[in-house]
Amino acid sequence: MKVSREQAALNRERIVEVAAKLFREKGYDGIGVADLMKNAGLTHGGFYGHFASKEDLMIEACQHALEKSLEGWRAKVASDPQRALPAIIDNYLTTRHRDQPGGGCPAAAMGVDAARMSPGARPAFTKATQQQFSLLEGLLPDGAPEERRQQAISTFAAMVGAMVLARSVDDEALSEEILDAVKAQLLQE
Amino acid sequence: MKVSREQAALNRERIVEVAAKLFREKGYDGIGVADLMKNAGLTHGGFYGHFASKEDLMIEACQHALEKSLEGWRAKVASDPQRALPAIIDNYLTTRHRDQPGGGCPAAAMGVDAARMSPGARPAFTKATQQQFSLLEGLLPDGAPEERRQQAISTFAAMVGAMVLARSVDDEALSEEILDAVKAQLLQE
DNA sequence: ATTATCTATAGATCTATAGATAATGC
DNA sequence: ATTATCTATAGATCTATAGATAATGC
Repeated sequence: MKVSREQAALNRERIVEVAAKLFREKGYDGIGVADLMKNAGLTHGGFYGHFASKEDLMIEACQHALEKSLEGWRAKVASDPQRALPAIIDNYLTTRHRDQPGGGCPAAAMGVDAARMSPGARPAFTKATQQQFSLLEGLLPDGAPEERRQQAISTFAAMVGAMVLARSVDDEALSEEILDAVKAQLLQE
Repeated sequence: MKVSREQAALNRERIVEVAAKLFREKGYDGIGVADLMKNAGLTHGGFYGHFASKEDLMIEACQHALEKSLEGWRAKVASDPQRALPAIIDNYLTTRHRDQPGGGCPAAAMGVDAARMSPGARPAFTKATQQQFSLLEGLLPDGAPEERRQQAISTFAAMVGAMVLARSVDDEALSEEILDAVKAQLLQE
């Protein structure tokens, strides 16, 4: 049942991708190693040839998800720098994003989990958060550097908080109102 | 080993209080029924005389935490309506709050957990979130009702997001910068 | 007599490991 | 020969329940 070295590397990547999705959807404690491996098309026991522990996988899954998220933002900046800020905000504060946490913002979906766990996953959040602030700062039109930095941080905080709140309530109208209100507020600034 | 009817009611309350604290600190899946009961000074088996299931306790714990949180805000409004808004913001965006999730904002600490679970806990979040928005709206000085509503929602979203981000990063300076930036932004508006 | 709590345990699930298997890669 | 994966299982933990115990409250 052995596979090629190349295939094994692909399998490892698939485990990370599956974990990045399912940890965001169900939380670190909400999905077990056996289920993760089944979702990757592999058996439970094979996991420990790729990772030392479930927590190690969490660290890699966070890095992967944060990296992908940043890449999406960078692509918007590359394609149209002038419209990147509204595009990022507009794209983030949608019901589509709200209903697909598995492919969405890692901070909104896994930030609380990462904060609760042993410290392993937090350096990745630190680095990615710094990069997200820097990127947003660069997109803000005017103001002194400190002002733009403050605004970049506040903008991202409002986005993350809106997503957490929109997911926590049971009322579709209220949930959409939250997304729309924060979107309108951030776009008018 | 039986206790009085009155004491039994107190024991039930203590279980809810302990759960409201530990679910916020460790997440729904991060603490078991046995440990919750031990923290309440009771044994594991006694739990099911008070609650039908762990999930039922989660619902009550969310209601309790959300109610307490709102009470704190209302107390600030009652004591000094003019200064209540800055007092709430100032009190929320602190390292003290960040480092004590067990007694802090339920949305920032349990919102993601409640969203992931079966729907039971979400009505409580819906109701409490509506009340929090209304309260903040009433504290905003000027503007048309729709503007104040939008600003109330954006303010609370920024607070929740700042707390989630501040807890997820590993760098004390960055964490404090997040809290301070959002605080400054919200207080200057 | 009722009932709040306790002890003990069933049954499920979870992380991690040991040893077998079989295909790769030297 | 090496090694990626599989089968099987150990040991821990988790939710929930059954039955015993003993103090309350009629």
